[in-house]
Amino acid sequence: MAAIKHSRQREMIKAFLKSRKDHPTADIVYMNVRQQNPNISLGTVYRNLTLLADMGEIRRLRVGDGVDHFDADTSPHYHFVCTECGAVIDLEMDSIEGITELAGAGFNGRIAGHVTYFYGSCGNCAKSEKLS
Amino acid sequence: MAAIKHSRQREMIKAFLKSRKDHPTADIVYMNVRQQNPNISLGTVYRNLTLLADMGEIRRLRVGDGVDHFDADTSPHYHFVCTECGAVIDLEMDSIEGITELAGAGFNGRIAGHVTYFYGSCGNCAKSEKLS
DNA sequence: ATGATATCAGTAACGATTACTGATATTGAA
DNA sequence: TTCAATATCAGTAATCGTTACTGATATCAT
Repeated sequence: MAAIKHSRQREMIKAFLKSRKDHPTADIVYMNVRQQNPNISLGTVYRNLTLLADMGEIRRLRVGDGVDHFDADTSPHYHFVCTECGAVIDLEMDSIEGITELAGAGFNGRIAGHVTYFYGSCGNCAKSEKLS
Repeated sequence: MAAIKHSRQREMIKAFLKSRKDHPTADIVYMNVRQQNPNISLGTVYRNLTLLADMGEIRRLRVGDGVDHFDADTSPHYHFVCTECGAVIDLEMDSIEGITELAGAGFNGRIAGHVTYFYGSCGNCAKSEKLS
């Protein structure tokens, strides 16, 4: 049961996310989608982001800054978080899937996967540091 | 300035954390420390956990469950999070520091470190699954 | 001892997120 | 094309973890 019905709002949210590579938060999605549909509710944005994430159509990123970020790119890849400006940036790097096996070696449970994010200063912020 | 003064409350919190290996949350610290000092305030627990973390005496773990966990073991090690019961468990595994270098290869910022946690079913929960 | 001030207990405020409400939109079937 | 069933909506209230404020208390160098 609980068949999923089509909704304009959900399509707008998904389309917006696909147009962005900077992993927006729910609030940023809300502010942007509202320019097309000024009546949309913040609750609707949250509900649909959760729904899309549960369906596997988008990814929810918890990078430790207290706010959830969302990514329309569900392919396996890693993220960098700038501790100065808060930017969340895609990393192009070889797979490190092997670490899951490493972790499972001496562990008596079942390891399903891992979450990794890298932090430091992004290109822009690192440049500003040098100048000062 | 802002010299740090000794406080019984902070000592109690640190001592409690050191007695535990299960990475308690602020609320659990509060409930336990309150058995020794029923007058202690939740705000005091939060303030001192943050203070201790800032001083590097404990580690703050953000494992993605919406609640901060704290660890008195500041040595480098990794954590497993059970997606069923929420337990946070130490992992004994070889260092994977190398992944920071991997990530920095094609990146134009400065990578300072990484955060990784593994998730799945812990020993107890995995056992229950088989039975059912 | 005592003055300066870091810390406290208690409580109010905060921000992100979730839950509730009656109204609206979508859908499969008549 | 209607229609009934119900998923979704907009709007708003409530929740939850955490932080900030307050006047009182504890610590510590002098």
